[in-house]
Amino acid sequence: MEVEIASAGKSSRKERERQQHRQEILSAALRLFAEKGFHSVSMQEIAAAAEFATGTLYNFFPSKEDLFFELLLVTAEESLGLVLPALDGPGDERDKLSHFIRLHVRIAREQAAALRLYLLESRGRCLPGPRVEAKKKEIDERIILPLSNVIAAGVRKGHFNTIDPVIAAKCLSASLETLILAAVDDPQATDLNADLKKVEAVFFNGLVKSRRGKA
Amino acid sequence: MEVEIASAGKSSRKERERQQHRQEILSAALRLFAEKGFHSVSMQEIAAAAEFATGTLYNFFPSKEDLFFELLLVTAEESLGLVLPALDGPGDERDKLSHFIRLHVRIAREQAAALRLYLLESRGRCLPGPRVEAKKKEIDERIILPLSNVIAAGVRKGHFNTIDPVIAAKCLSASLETLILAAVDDPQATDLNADLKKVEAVFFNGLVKSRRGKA
DNA sequence: CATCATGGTGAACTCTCATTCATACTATGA
DNA sequence: TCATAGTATGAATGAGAGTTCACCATGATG
Repeated sequence: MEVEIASAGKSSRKERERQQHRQEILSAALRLFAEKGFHSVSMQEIAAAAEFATGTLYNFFPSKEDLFFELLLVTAEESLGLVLPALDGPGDERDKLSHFIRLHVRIAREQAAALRLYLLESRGRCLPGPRVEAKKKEIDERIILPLSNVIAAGVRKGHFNTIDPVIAAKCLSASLETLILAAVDDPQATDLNADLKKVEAVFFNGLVKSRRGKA
Repeated sequence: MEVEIASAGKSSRKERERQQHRQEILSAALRLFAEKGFHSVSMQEIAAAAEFATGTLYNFFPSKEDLFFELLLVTAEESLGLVLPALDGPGDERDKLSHFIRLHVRIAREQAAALRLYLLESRGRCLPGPRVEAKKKEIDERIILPLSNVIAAGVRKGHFNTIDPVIAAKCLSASLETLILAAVDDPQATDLNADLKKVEAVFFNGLVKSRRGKA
């Protein structure tokens, strides 16, 4: 009964079409959630946007929360995959941070919707279940940890001042998130490229003019 | 018919009691909103917590959104009133910033609920109407503007490096918000006092060890 | 003491959704 | 061509929650 033409993938057209439909639903949902937030989007709305019937969504996702969670998973991997490699890249710690910071321009351009999905309802009980909340924490960690490791390495090697790497990482990350979100919300009014260079200046050199004495 | 005993205040016990009831409602609502977020709290729940009937809330506030908005107004003034004076205080720009940063410990202690109300659903369409959104923007401005003014003054006087004051203000503010929220969410696990000093170090001295040459 | 007004009450109303399910469709295979 | 399995359908369901309103309690007024 099952002929299994291409035994590599478990599927043929049936399966491919199904995945295609799944993608269309995810894509419509992403657009809407990013635009209006979890609570302000109904399953009916998503179904209409994806050009399916309401019930069809439940052939792919057990619940609205599961749909949202799936989006979170997918987009998080995509975004993390884009910025994290910078921290493993070549160059010294300063270069890595610089590269990391500037990569955010690309994220803002290529993954605007995903960013809004993640940042909009970032911190909050305004979200679905504890599962989503836990995932957010995990994603946060996946940024803060390598970031603070790079900073710690810089401190160890004497390139950086002896500051707390974790705090510095959190500050940098929070700053980037805020500026990125503003840029994504209003791309016309912002020159993110320029802004990120300024962020670099703030974090690298600090505010206070170093009295260039000895020590 | 109206005797107006104390013509100074327009009221006597009647009015005072009414204000008292209003306060009790606001107080219960603040606690719940801060705990669970706007969408996850029902008017019934607020009423029960305040020990009133559901309908009574509507004798004080036209709608759930109005109730929330009122809370936002009140708590924002309170919080801003606590930190903003630091930026007008005595001392040079460095002192002002330092004072400003450290004041956040008090905010976290004294206005934990208000902070969660403001920060939890901070950025997002997870919120009620556009009115609330606009108010948030305004509150943000009320922090960023004076903060960037102080930084600009520091730059002008040559105490600070020549960085973009607005960007620096946004970075500092975002960093403080993030750390504060974490501290409010889990007071036991955090020594906010210590953390804020580290933030100060990061922002004042920067990451990169200044090659202490001439120039 | 009777009347009245003010504020409180909470059941009921309505509307919005997430979710379900009986039905219709369609490609597949015999 | 016919039977079937896997999807898609979308009206119906039921729970939840914001809001209303007819009614009650209490204290002030004359």
